[in-house]
Amino acid sequence: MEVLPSHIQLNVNQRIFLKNPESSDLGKKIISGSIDMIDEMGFESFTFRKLGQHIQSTEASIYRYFENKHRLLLYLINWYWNWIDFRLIYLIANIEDPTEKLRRAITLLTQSNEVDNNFQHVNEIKLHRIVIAESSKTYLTKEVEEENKEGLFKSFKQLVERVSGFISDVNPEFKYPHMLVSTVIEGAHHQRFFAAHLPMLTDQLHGEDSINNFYQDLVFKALKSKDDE
Amino acid sequence: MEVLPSHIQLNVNQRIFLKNPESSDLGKKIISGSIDMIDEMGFESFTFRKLGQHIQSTEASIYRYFENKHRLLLYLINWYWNWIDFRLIYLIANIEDPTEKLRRAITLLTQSNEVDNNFQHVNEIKLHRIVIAESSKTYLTKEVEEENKEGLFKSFKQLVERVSGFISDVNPEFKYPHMLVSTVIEGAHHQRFFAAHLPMLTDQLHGEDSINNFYQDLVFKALKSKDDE
DNA sequence: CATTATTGATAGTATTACTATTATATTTGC
DNA sequence: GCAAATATAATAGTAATACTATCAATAATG
Repeated sequence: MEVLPSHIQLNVNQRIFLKNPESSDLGKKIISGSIDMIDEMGFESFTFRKLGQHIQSTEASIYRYFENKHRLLLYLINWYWNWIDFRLIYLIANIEDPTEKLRRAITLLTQSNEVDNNFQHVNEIKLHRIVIAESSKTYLTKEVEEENKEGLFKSFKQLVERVSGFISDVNPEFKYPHMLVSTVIEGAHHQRFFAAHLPMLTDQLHGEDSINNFYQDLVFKALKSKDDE
Repeated sequence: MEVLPSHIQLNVNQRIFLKNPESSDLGKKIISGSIDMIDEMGFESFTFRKLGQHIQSTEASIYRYFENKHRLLLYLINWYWNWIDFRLIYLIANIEDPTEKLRRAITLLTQSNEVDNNFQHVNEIKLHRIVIAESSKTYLTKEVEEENKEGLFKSFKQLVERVSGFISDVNPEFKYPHMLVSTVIEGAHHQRFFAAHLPMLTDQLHGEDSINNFYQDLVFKALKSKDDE
């Protein structure tokens, strides 16, 4: 995919941050530094104190941007989904056939390692690994319902909604479009993680992108109505 | 399902704990107390200090059983998968038809709320909710590979292996049995969580167990070979 | 140039995640 | 029935985490 025009900015829900990290140098360093560190040490070991040292700033300064590290992670994940949604729109522009739209969406959502488009201060390869390993932790909490009311999962929901629409275009009879989409997205992430760290929980065949093949097949078979058989 | 004979004990890999919690009253209180508390407050807020207060013991005493709360969670999750595996064996005993075996397995793995069989000191309903909300956190860590070498994910792997076997019996040509099984198990958990807390990410139809129906359908369509169509 | 906003430096608090020590039960072996 | 071993409780202590508060220095803006 081509580089995003530099005048476009991906806007994340204002309520995630205290002060927009896009609005200052320090803010951008917080984003790029946290991506480096979370990817390297994992979200549990990551702290604002360590981030402060890494970007030559202080804990207190970072707290002026984000209430806590959970909100920072939410910011990164929302940014990622906005970015994917943007790319999806681009990918299906001018395509009429709903099946082809859906096929492309699945490829985007299950892809292995995206190239780093060097989009500003965000390293996409690292961010993608973070999404795989850490994104479930944003919602698997006791605060999920309140945070949902605050709109902190909006980007993901919007993407799921869009792809669910393609599914309904392909087969309007299919009863579970959202379930299918969220199964594919989260499933593909887990399978990527398994492939890297717990390979006996998945199947990697030589010379193919098994995860993409598996989910393409799964979705289109699921959408076949009985009459087609 | 009938109550498990009381002489049967589900044994969890020895390396998870420092001292077997099944071996003493305190140990059993640690298990039942932690299930209550993790279900109620979530794993992040749960601490050994709080657990000590809850079961009228001390932090230091609990540390003699488990190195840390992560290991305790691993214990609970492994116990759960051993229990499910045991029930699966029971469910398919004397059944010949591989399709029926698989159908039953999927029902077991995607079921909503199991009845509490009052198995000793373990509240299964609460444990099931814990598995749904917390089990991914056992492996989404930087230590996953070392812990895997220690055998800390053995129970889950064993279950996935068993059900993958049923899949291969139904369709020996199918290339991704492990991927399909782990997608179904983890997917069903996430869908249960979504249904409870983020309903726009799933589809719940009135008067049916949509999650079970969805995954039954998904699996059997995925396993249909082209010749059957 | 004065005001305001932003950052850095420093310090402080409550809680967490442990480890260590000692006294007191409790169990078990003989 | 008693000594020895073991398990638990009570207490204390440490380093790190997750913040909050204060104030001075610097930069941006009107």
